Order: sequence, then C-alpha cells, then structure tokens
Amino acid sequence: MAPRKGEPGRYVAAELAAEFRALIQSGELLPGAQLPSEAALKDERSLSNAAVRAAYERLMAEGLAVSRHGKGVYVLDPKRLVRTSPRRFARGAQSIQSADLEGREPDVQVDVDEVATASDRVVEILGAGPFCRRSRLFSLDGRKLQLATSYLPAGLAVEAGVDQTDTGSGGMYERLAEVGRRPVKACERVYGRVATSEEAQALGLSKGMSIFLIERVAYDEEGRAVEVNEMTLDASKYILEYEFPI
Amino acid sequence: MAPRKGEPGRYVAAELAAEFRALIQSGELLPGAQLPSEAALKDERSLSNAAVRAAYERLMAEGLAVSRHGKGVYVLDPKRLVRTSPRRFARGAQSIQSADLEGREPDVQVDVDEVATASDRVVEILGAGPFCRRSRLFSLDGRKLQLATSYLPAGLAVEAGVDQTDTGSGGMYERLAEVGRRPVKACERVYGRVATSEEAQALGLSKGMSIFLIERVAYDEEGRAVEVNEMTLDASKYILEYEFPI
DNA sequence: AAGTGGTCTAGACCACCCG
DNA sequence: GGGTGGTCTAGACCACTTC
Repeated sequence: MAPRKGEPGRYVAAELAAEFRALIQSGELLPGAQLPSEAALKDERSLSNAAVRAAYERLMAEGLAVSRHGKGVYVLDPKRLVRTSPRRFARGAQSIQSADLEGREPDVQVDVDEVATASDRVVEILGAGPFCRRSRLFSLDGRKLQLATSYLPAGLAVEAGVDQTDTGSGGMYERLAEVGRRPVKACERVYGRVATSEEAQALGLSKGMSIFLIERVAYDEEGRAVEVNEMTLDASKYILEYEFPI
Repeated sequence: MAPRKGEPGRYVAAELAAEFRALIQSGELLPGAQLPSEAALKDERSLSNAAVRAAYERLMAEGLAVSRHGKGVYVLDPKRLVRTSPRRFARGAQSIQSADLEGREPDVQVDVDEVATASDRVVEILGAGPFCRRSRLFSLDGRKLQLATSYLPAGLAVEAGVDQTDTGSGGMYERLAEVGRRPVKACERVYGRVATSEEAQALGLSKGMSIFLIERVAYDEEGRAVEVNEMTLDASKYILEYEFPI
C-alpha cells in the first residue's frame, strides 16, 4: 500500500503511470514530447523521487517513453512494423527486412562476417563447427529494431561465396541455391522475455522492456539445416505475422 | 550510481539479481525453493529494503521467481511449452492445447459462452455483431498459462451448434465444416509486451512480466473470416513455433 | 553551475499469512 | 503477534548534458 500524505492507501506510482499512459495513448502527448522532469513532478505533487521514478520506469518498460540521461524522458512513437512470415520470402528475397518497412525509409544495417564458434544450440542443429557468422543490426529513424546473427557451416559459406559482406543479387539464399542447397523450408521459434541489460544496451532499450528472440532454421530440399539465424527484436516495435493452412 | 557503504559506485540491486539468477539457472536453487526474505537479506548484507526489492522484482519480471504475499519469494520451474503452429491442427484437432502439453497431465479449462459485443478489431474482421464469445483459461499444475477468447458471428455459431460449452467430438472446427464453413487457413499476429496489472492478475503473473498476445483469424475455403481468437499467454512459459515454406 | 536522470539508504506503515 | 511481501517518504549522492 501507498500511504500518501493524509490520504493513505493510494497507489501513487501506478496511478501516475496510468495518468501519463492515458495522455500518451489519447494523443495529448505526441511522440517526441518531453515528460515533466522527475524533480518537478515530485515537487508539484508532493511525492517522493522513488514514486515518480517507478511510474516512469513502468512507462519505459511498456515502450511508451524513453529516458535520455541528463536530458529528459520522451514519448516514443508507438508504431509497429509487421513482420510477415511466409510472404516476405515470396519474391526476390533480398534483405529479410525489405517487407518490414511498409514504404518507409530503408533501414541502416551493419554487417560483420568471420569464422567463428557458436552456441551449443547452433552446434546441435548444424553439427560441429567452424561456422560463418553474419551479424546485422537493423535501424529505422535512428532507432535500433533488430539484431540478427546468422550461422552457416563455414565450408558451405565458402562454397556458396557468402563468406563476405555483400552476398550479391538475390542474396544469400540465391547463392545457396546455386550450389544445390536452396533453402525451401523454415522453422521459427519465438521466445518472449524481458531484455537483459546487455540486450537492452545493444538495442538501446529501457530496463524491463520486452524482446522477441527468434531462432530461425532454414532447411534445404533434403531436409538438411543450412542456416541458423538468431534474432533479437524490440517487441514493442513489431507484430509477428504468420500464415499457415489448418 | 549506487553509493554502497564505504564502497561507492556499485549496482547492488543488479548484482544481487545476477547472483540469484546464477544460483537459479545453475540449479543450486531448485523450483519451489524459497529465497531469503527481504528483511533477512537486507540485514545480512547491510542493504536497504528498496535495493533488495528491486533485485527480487527483476527476478520476478524475468519469470525466474514469484512472490506470495505474506509467505515468501519462490523459485519457478523454467520449463516452457512448445506451441507448434501448423502441426497441431493436423489430426483430430480437438483442443487447441492438446499438442502443447508434451504428455504432461491434461490442463484444466474454464469456458464461458454468451452473445456478446466485441472490440473494433473483431468487428473489422468479422463484420458487425452480435458475436458468440467463448472464453477459456488454460492451466497446468495450478499455474495459469493462457487465456483465450474466441469470437464467431452469432448466427454462424447457432447454425453450427457451437453456441454451447461442449462443441462435441472433433470440436468447433468440425461443426463449422458440417455447415460448409470449414476453416482452412489461419493467420496469427503475435504481440509481445509487459503485462498490464489486469492481465497480470488474470494470469497470476508478477509485475513487469512479458506476455504474448496472439490474434488468430481462421478463414474458410472462400476466404471469409469465420473466427477470431484473442489469446493472452505467459511468455515465460511458452515457445511459439512456426513452420512455413520459403 | 544548474538541471536532468539514476541508484541507493533509512525508516515508516500497510496487508497478508500462520500459529 | 511475528514474519513476509509491498508501497511509499525523505534525503543523499552520482553521472550526464547544456550553458
């Protein structure tokens, strides 16, 4: 319980969060707007620092706002990208992200390739290493959305010529097809949980925010796993869409 | 920063959380074990109440522990159910959950049916109401896992005879098939976010835990939407698995 | 230097559970 | 009544940002 000044039994933090949540969701506070500073709010309403912070942390965990140390707390844009699953492989299949952007400006991406080791889970799926690893960070409007790390058996990667930053026209899957290992089936496993501090830092998230972890395994016509892709997504920015027959 | 007793600059809450997280994940603290009480921990380590609570709240948001008011904080079982998507419709297709249990004891479920209104989103998909609503709560080992609310056009529900608690052998989809409206395609949209206090209460979750919200729309052979199912899942208890062709 | 977020201490008080 | 979780106040101190 929350013993407020002469008015005991109120949940001040929860109510404060609800108040600002309503303002944000109703559009009275637009994306980019700055929330009252913690000190100001605490003085105005005769609350403690901790109560105000608890409220703001809640809003940040919900992805409604974000803080910038030394500057302020700002309302975020609530728009989400739809990540549609079978469909985005249908045509051309260049960047996995191409169908995600809905006509908005193309995303920035950073690639790193190397011969590498991998987790036990990757070894379980692809067999013993070494592996070719490709790490990519997708951003939109300066906001980090997704971190993707792809693993291929190193031998296959060299054979297909995808052990470099640029995988050429049609992308990695086209190169794999050219050496007879076209991926024809995918299996995605989705985990949802609160981000660790490392994940939060990597994606620029606030404490307590939800993320999706997606493990996608691609299989060729003979059922052999050819690629494992481990993705970390800001859950507040995505809708995952899957279509399938019943 | 965290000015600790004569040792400033330490993040006591984060470190405390990390310490217990390691104990839980390594198996030194087994599911069901009770963590030290907040008061004991605070006294033993000369910390403040708030620091200990912050650490415990973090563990609870991660789904590693749960508190019971007046009793203690307890380690949770980290096992997850795999919810495999196209496959669980393959045979018989009775309860949607049947493939989720992996041979463990069957889940308890509560059903409520009625003629009802629905959200704008449901109206957008199914057209104007009224609707037949079926709400179900799935539990396992006394732990609430999933809340599912299904909407059908009321006329169709009556015609197919699924406006009751028991939908007969083969379940609702078989009844719909008998009146020429067999669902043949599904589209699921997955949202991830921290649970609201209402959702947390309904599912028995701790503050700050992640949930999946799944909206599944089922379509018949002619592409007409016949059912919308809105599901709320404890994200810490599930892996969502989807298979599809590339 | 002033303003802002961020972490912590110390202590109060309440609600729930059980013997 | 004693133990346990849960919420809050009051105040200290630090780090980052801007002027």
